[in-house]
Amino acid sequence: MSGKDRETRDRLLEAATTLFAADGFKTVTVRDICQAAGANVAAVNYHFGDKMGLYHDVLNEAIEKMHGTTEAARDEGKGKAPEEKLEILVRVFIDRAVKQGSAPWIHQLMMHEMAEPTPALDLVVERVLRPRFDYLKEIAAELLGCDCADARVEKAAMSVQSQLMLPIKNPFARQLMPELSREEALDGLAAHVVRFSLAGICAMRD
Amino acid sequence: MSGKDRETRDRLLEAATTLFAADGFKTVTVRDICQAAGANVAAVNYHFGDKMGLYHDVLNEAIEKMHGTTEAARDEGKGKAPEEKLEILVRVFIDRAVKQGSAPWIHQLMMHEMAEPTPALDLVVERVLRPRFDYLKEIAAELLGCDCADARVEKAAMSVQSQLMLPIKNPFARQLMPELSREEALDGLAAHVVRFSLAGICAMRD
Amino acid sequence: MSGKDRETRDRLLEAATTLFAADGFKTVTVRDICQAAGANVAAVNYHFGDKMGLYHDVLNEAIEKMHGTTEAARDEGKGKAPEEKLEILVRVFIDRAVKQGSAPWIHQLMMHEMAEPTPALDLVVERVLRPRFDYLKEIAAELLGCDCADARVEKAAMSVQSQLMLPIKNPFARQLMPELSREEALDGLAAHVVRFSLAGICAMRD
Amino acid sequence: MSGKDRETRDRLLEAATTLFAADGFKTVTVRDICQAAGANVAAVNYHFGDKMGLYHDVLNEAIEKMHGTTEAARDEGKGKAPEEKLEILVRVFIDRAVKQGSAPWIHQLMMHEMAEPTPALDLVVERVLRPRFDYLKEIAAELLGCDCADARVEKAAMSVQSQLMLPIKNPFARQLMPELSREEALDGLAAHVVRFSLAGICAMRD
DNA sequence: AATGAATGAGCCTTCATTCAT
DNA sequence: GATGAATGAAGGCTCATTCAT
Repeated sequence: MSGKDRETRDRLLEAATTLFAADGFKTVTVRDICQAAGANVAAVNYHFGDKMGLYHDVLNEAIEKMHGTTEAARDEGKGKAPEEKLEILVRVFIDRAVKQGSAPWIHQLMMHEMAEPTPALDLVVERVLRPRFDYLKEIAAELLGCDCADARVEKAAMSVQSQLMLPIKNPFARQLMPELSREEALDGLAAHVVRFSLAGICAMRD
Repeated sequence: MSGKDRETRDRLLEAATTLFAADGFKTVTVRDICQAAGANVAAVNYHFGDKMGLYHDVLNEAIEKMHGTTEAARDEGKGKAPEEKLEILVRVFIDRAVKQGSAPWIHQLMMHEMAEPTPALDLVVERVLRPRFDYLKEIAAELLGCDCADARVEKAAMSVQSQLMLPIKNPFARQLMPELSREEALDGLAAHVVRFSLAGICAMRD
Repeated sequence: MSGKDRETRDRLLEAATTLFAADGFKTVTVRDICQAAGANVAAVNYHFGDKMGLYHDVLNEAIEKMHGTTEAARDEGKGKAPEEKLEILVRVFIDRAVKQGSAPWIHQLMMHEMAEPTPALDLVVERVLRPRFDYLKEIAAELLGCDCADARVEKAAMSVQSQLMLPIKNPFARQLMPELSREEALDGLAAHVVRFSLAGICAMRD
Repeated sequence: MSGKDRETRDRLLEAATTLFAADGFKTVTVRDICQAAGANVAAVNYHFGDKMGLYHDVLNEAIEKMHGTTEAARDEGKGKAPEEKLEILVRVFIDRAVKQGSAPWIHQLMMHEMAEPTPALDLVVERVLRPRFDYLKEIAAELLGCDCADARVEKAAMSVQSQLMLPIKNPFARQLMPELSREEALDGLAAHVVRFSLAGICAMRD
């Protein structure tokens, strides 16, 4: 009974994730998703209410994964020096959210939300981006030896966040920096972002 | 006659620019554009062949403006120290492509292209992003005292480019960093990116 | 087992009656009914074959009740003067088919059949309306002192029938004659119809 | 330019009128209408916004015709005895709204509204039914020699109204009173309703 | 040259119904 | 016997585009 259901529902979820990540909410049609999942046109309505309901579920799954990411980085870095904390955060993020075999589509979903926000935008910001951004601010404050409310902290966090979000898995990057976009270059990229950012933040001290 | 014709064409181009920048190619309808331009439903097809033709023209106009931007920064920086060159490039970019009263929609158009590429993507990359990226690489090479082919150069350019593209005029930034998203904060943001990036690049020397 | 089975069947019948009466065959969905009855989506098809089968059963129940109504009035009026017969028929009809606590939905079902006939229309006419109409014709013939085949008889019956069907429990009446649509006004309405009709029929004598 | 438009628009209006009158708003599909009008599926949306917009226009046309009906009867009866006024109203109504070659569909549309009200119900009541009902009340008050606010007036008006609405052009009537439903019987029916109702109202005097 | 009407493909959704268990 | 999942036909509507003038 629920066995077959789970399967269809999951197949829909999986197909939708791939397609939404690739082309965005508006571009992907319910028919595309159902065909990719080997299900009937009405299956989306049955299992998720409507297209937006399916999108919500896809997004929520991504959100859960990403939320865990920040928590994991925070745990692993606990008690360590801020330099190490930053290194850990960047590495965990790259490992979980960018590398193949993990969930690179999360990233793509967020890029779509950024360009063409849906009503689900708030969810993404509050549950994924804000926690990570807050943690980045904590690290930056520690590095700068100042309060989180200091104006420099937000700028520092922004600079790191930018390097994590933009250059990865998007058509611009692939075309502009084919070397850096190779899967094998990811670890090197992470190391660079850490070193670059640490130096950048230190320069904000005076 | 051709006078009024040109007027209509221009109004269409203007309306399309605003709308495409705000909501992306797919979301905006031909009817929206024609209505905003006070033109007939068939006007787009008449003047531009089809919707994509209009989009191409809009993009081309943006591209010309942005292309000039990099050239202007290059000219202004000619013969100066690489630190100054970077400062000039960032400032010119912010002034021309982000600040209100200039052409902030260029930036938004590119964000849309990044999330949901159209066949016009190549144009944007080759004529706008690549020149700027190449110039960034030249500056970085100069700062690092190495050849442009050095692996570090591309990473350095990427880090700067990221900070220029992501944190500005998008809903994520507006929600995550309301302070930095204020129009008045742009100059401070530019200064920060320059200082942060210079320190980051210098740290790559050893 | 068959005990619970019957219960479900009855709940479906009851829910369907209410909903069909309120909104008509086409408007009500199988899901609405099943939900209202706390039953499975497939329950209607299981118990009644299809939606129309359920409607048929609902209608049949209504028909049985209405058929009894005319019979009861006929019995009660047996041997009495035609004026009394008419008074009894009207009163019994109002009591059984219109007043709250009885079965006002029968009336509503018929109004729906009249506006948007289903294949079940014949059933309603032959088993409910025709008997009552025939009895009305008998009474009218008696009052007119003529044969049932007399052309006047049908017109007289029609005039009474109209006053029984139209002014009750429909949105037009509720909006046009709010006073007369109140539950408490029903007895007064019945008395009026009787007096008005008797006078009307008598006037047809010459 | 507007010549062909008018034609298509009018064809749609005509087809929709026929179909809505026959089967009701919900049953009729936009595709049915467009096919009957020899137009494209999108034509309804283009000319009327949506299905409900088309229905509104159909109803409005019916309403205009019916509104004029009451006014015409009122004019023709001006200064005459109430008995004559009633006779005129009934005759004009039958001529304009029931007889073939006039607009029998108006009647059918109203029956549908009664059974399954749409948001357009108010329009029908206020612009068509209420004026006629009010005029009927005036006539009844005159006949009874009392004020319009008298409780008897509303009942009298209801009895007449019922006989005008129910027995005509509906499947019940056709099946129950085939004789009276014949086109040739309409004048006789009108005469009967007048005589029957006058007697009925007079009987309410004491 | 330029328009407003008309087109038809395609989208999301809903529905009564059937299927597998 | 009874259920919840799955189906596919169809519905209203939107859109970029084309046509007739």
